[in-house]
Amino acid sequence: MRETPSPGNLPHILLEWYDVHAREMPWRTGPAERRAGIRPDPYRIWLSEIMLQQTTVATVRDYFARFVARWPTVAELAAAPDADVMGEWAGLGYYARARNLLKCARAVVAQHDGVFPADHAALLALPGIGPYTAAAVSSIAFDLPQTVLDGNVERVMARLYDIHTPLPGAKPVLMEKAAALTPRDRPGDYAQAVMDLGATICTPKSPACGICPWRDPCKARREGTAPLLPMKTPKKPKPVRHGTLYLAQRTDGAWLLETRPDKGLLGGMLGWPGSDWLDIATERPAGTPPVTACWHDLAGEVRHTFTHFHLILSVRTARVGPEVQPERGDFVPRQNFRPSDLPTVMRKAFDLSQSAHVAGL
DNA sequence: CAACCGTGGTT
DNA sequence: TAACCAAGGTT
Repeated sequence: MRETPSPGNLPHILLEWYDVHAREMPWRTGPAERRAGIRPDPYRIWLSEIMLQQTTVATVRDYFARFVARWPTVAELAAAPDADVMGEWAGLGYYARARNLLKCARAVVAQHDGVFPADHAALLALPGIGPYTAAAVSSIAFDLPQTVLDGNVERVMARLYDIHTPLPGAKPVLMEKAAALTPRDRPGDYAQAVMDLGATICTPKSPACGICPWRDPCKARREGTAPLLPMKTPKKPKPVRHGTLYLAQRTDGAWLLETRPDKGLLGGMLGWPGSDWLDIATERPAGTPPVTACWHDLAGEVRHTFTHFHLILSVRTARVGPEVQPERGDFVPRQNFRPSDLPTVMRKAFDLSQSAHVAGL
């Protein structure tokens, strides 16, 4: 008769559940394969974990397939031109991940002879690898007993122990609970099992407590508080910003684009030149056109929401002759321009211009 | 340490 | 429709 569950055989119970219910993923070595002696490729585990940061498995699948097809090893990725990697990452978001992905690949080649380190501290020292990813690679790829603490594990621990302290303040306590459960046996499978549990059973809303392998020891289920946990500190409202983009096409079909600075929003990505994006709605920021031309306002607007603000953009288009010298950006020949290389907000602007063009405007 | 940093799916 | 959410990291 105890109020809160003790570690006991909880990990074992979860591993038995995982043996039956493990989700299929292209980068994953399932429990049966592991038992057969098959080990995961650390490069693939690392790549998938970077992509999975704040991103769903369903979204990552196609990007992962394209990356490993194009760059099968860390050495090949390290040798890739920056623009190729940023273009392949376009649409996935959080573009600092792509810049750090390249930095990390090159560091693994330069500092570790092209072989990923297994040690948590060594992984943590690499660009783009934080506490979670270091633990994930160390445990999943190398089967070392490291504790992963992601959003899933936070939720599962908050419920299992009925912890009402709001995030992110509760992180140290949740880490303590998660670490106490991490087993020496099969730590790699266990790490994936807790996250699978959070993703499929112990979900944020309407958790399927009735079929949960930890339903008996779960304190929040006993208390009826599971759907309310974990508590979170309220988020700030998002302001609305406004701006203007300039889409210029040369008569030979080339498009005027610029590579954005490495720092800040959409850093390192291709985009249309434009104004600053400001919090004023009365007079839309127009900035300065990147090239002298007869600019036309497109009907409609681009709406997009980033992590911390909403954005409404006006779009202006122009056709320019072959002799013009732009003040900003460079002309990208038609055959080198792929809309899929653009981050989503820039692709929306392109789509708007094309639909207007087709409509004969 | 709080702010910054994308996007698409779900409710 | 708006808020919430996802295998977080960096500054």
